[in-house]
Amino acid sequence: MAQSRLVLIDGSALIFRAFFAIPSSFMTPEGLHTNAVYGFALMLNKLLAGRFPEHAAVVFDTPKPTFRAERYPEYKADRPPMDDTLREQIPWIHKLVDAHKLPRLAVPGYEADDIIGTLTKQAVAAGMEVLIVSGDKDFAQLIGPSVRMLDSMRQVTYDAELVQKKWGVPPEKFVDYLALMGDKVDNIPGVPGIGKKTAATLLERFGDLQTVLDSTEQLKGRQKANLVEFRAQALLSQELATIDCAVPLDLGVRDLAVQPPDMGPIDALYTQLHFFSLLSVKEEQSTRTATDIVSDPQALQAWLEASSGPIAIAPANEAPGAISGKLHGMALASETQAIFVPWPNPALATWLESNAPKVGHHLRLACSALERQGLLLSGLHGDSALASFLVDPAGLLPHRLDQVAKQQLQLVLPARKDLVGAGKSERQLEDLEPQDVADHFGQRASASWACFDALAPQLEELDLSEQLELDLELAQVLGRMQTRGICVNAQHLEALQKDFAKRAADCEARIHVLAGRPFNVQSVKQLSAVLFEELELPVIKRTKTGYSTNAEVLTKLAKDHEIAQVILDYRALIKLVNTYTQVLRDAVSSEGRVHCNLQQTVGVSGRLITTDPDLQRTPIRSQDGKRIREAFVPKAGWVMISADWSQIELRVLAHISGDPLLLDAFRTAQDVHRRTAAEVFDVPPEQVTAEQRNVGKTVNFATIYGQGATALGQQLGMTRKQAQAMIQRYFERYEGVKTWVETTVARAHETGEVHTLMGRRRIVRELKSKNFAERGYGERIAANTPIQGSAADLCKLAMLSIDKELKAAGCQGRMLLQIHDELLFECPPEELEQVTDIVRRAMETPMDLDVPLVVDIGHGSSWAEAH
DNA sequence: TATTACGCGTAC
DNA sequence: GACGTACGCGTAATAG
Repeated sequence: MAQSRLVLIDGSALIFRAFFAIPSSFMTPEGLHTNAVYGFALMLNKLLAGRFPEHAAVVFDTPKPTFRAERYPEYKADRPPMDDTLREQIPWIHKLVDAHKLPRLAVPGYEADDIIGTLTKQAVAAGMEVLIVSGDKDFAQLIGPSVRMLDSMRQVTYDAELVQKKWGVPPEKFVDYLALMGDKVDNIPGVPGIGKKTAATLLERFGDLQTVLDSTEQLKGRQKANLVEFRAQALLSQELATIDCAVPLDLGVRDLAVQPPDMGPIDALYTQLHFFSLLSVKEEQSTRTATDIVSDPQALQAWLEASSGPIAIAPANEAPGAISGKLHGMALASETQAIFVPWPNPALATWLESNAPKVGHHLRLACSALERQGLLLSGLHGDSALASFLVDPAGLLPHRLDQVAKQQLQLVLPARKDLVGAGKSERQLEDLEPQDVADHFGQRASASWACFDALAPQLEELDLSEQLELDLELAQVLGRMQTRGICVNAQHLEALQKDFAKRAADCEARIHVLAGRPFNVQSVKQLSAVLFEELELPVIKRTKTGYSTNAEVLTKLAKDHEIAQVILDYRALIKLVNTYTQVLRDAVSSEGRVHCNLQQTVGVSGRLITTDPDLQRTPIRSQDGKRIREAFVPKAGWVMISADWSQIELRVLAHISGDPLLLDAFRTAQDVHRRTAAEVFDVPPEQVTAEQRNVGKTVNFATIYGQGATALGQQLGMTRKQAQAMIQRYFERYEGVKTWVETTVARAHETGEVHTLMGRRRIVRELKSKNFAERGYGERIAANTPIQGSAADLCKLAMLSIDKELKAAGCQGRMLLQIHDELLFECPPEELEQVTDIVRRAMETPMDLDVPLVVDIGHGSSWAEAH
């Protein structure tokens, strides 16, 4: 049985902090300032999120002078009078507290501190646990084994240990500490010449104030003289700093029991104050159903046997997708009923590994979580996320369960943050009421079941059931890859970070010199002020909100002023530190590996997407950036293998367009960029210069992306006209490509959708737009998606086949990552040849195509070496 | 204070 | 507006 908890809120302190933290521009249309009330409401909500305190009170000062002021007129005399815009808000804050049904206390002649002290003392005597909410360090004197203080603004909770660490004295000496050093804020005089250091040292040496004052003969100089001279002042200070724990109160701690909140009056007040973002009911909430908690394996067994049809699962992870996330339990749902099974449970484990059909939302994550428990999830039957994605990938990104449930079932599902809270008030699952957790995940499991039930016929109708099978198999593979992670050399990352950070700092210093003043170079706003107003450099491009300072602009400015190049260098380095070395170091798990998410329902063309961290964006183009790939290493003693397709998208284009020239280029193993250059410049391939080949490469990519003449011209540094001519020649030569693009776009206009080689579809809503630009975008999507999406299909097929074959061959070697056209592996050195063969075969022939697929495979002791 | 929008840069 | 698919960082603006 947990101790009963009392939360004492220092209302007056919170009001002031809220008032200064929120801009005074916060106002109702009627002209009432609301910044303090709003900030107060935010803090109150944060405090009351999660486990509700059994007892609580909000304590305020009163305007009446306190006994301290009578004793010492200068006490708090330096405080300026309260701002009128704050004064007018105080009644509203009182109303807010009342609406929360929290006891509101104030005693004339005493400060909030004294009331809090008195209640704390009573509560401790009654065996309660106390949390004082305030930012005032004076409360340190009350802290003890069952008393802590929460600085709600800084989100720090002080216990005795932290008090000692922060101020160098334990709580019981804190009053004496204040008495010696004084306190500017409260105008407590203390002893002149004694600051925090000396005060702490003296108390450490002598124990308490009285002993210090009685031992002055052991001291010397100014210190001794001051302590003798200001002895009385020290004792007065001690008195002023002591919180009075004997305030006469007409109620006791037992009267502070908190009643469950009633959102009605609170929402009414919020509406009055125009705090619409804080309203509890913004949409109609679904009715909440109770989910039984089933721990007994036999009861679970019985439930499973009694249920017919597939069962939906919803793992209750501490951090979904993250490797560190503990598995708390799992909700199971049949068509009619949900239960929650705390983890671990042997009957559940057996069932999960059986072929009994299972449904879920992102089963990949369930696979990953269970893989971490040493289990292989089997019987993957349906996935509401994958199904929703297949039906309309671009319609509902990123296909979260709440979105799918709303669309398919018109059901409003609570978000995870409704369960655990958000931001700093976020709670761990194990700190919540088990029934709340069970209900939440039970609801998710039920919703996933019902969503899949609704989506399955749509898949059938669209002939996508086979594709779902494939994506489910892939979910299993991806889940295992996520759990596996990639080994990272943290020392190397640290060394790189030091190097980059040092060089970035050098650049920054140089920039400040060249600018003539220091400023934040990472701030585009400040930077453009320096460049275009102070240094008066020419404005090359504008953004929606001001001047552009991007790399393209800076590169042009580099001929005018040295600063531009240094900024480019600085940007490159700070990017590496902020986005890569720092993030990767933080992401390394206890086993020394990074585990990203491999998302299946985010890339609308069907590409896989990595997040947290986003390893697909690991740098490679710059020399410095490439060094980050040196930090990705194989398991100790193993070797890393990288396999990437050469020109997969252009090969796909050749296949689906059937263009004879492009097909010929690949069938006869030509350099396709050179070939394109030869075509557009009308020269024999062997006479193509390096520059011309580069143009050919750009033109090839421009085709894939549907680039227009303006952009192509800009990229190639030629006029729009020249670029237009280039495009025209390209389409004259690659006539099959031209025809394919035209028919694909035309058909897309008719049907509103496009397809990949494997039959996945993408609805292109932009094609129906009345807006010219938007429609143009739709047409580029229509041409690009079959290319990009089919390449993604091929990669998925290869991944599945590699996974199967590695398993069949009994290899230890394993797949680590997919980067669209590259696959990364690690294996023991003796398996190198075998794994390489399997990978090559699978990637060269994922499907029967009219073009050969060429795969480059390398290996080494890091990703950098292998690629 | 907490959340969102923007500009920018990274990958294929 | 003019190049397809993405993620994520830091700054600045906004909320009421």
